[in-house]
Amino acid sequence: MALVSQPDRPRGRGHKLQPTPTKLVAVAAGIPVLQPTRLKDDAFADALRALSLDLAVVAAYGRIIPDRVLEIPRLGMINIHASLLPKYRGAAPIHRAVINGDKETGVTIMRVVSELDAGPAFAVERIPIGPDDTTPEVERALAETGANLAVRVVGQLAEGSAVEVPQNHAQATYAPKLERHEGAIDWSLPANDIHNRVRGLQPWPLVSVTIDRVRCSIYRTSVSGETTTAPPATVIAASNGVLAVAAGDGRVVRILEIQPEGKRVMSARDFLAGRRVQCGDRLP
RNA sequence: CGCGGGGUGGAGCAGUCCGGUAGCUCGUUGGGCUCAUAACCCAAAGGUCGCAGGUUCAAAUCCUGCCCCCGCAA
Repeated sequence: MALVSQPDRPRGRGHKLQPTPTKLVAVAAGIPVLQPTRLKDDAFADALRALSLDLAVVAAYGRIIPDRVLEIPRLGMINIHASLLPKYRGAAPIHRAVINGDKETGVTIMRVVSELDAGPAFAVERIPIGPDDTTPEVERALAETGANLAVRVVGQLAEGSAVEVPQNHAQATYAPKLERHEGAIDWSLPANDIHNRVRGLQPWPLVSVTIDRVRCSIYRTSVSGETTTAPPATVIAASNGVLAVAAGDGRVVRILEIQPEGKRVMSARDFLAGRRVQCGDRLP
């Protein structure tokens, strides 16, 4: 047995070299760790072959695995993908599901093939997405069910009872990686879309907005039934702990948790205590 | 030695450049008003200004070192 992990990279404040989270677990468990810089290297392929692998399990590795590596384990490779395939193939399935306001998502255990996330499925499990759930919250739930499901499939593969069901490629959709610019707020969108973006674009890039000349990231919002005739981006409420802004469909987005640049995440009440924001202000 | 922001009563902030009375918006407590209130009015309590040195008649403010928090970048 061995763990293949991304190389350690400098990260965090101060640019210190940090081990990957999986490596920490593996080292603590006494499992050997491989951290190839390039999966195409012969040295890496040789090292894998030397392990005489029966099976490889891929989880959030974040790189295309070359065919010649795929072929090495006797039973191939299986992947834990955080969507109901063939929906949301690609890098950001959970984020896209939340941003789109989906009511449910799930995890699929499938075979790794050369085409991205297109391999036949062994098992699927659905989980609901609550109306206010954020991506990290959904991800936590999926990680747990995904791990359990993967273990079950590994068992089935071991005893030869696993069943592969091909995906319906005609219904495939893609969930591209998030980009920074997606965090720019657009108050002309319907309130629910803004709310879904706030939930979905976490923990990065986060929906950002400039209030009282300070750039802020928004962490939590709510959309109530209230409506307004004020134009989008107008501050509707800025007192008693309520910070509310008009959206594009005449409904109102309440900002519940917000983080000014260089500060920590705080409640709307705390934020309003030290800022000059008033009803009627127009946000940029 | 990657770049930058921040630490000031319980919370969020101003004040720091240019040294000289501890300020603002809230919260808390007490009182008042009201049929009533999370609303309004009055009052009070509450602060080693992150820590340690230094300069000075005098330091939140200037100098030096350190600790902690946050963002970017990766």
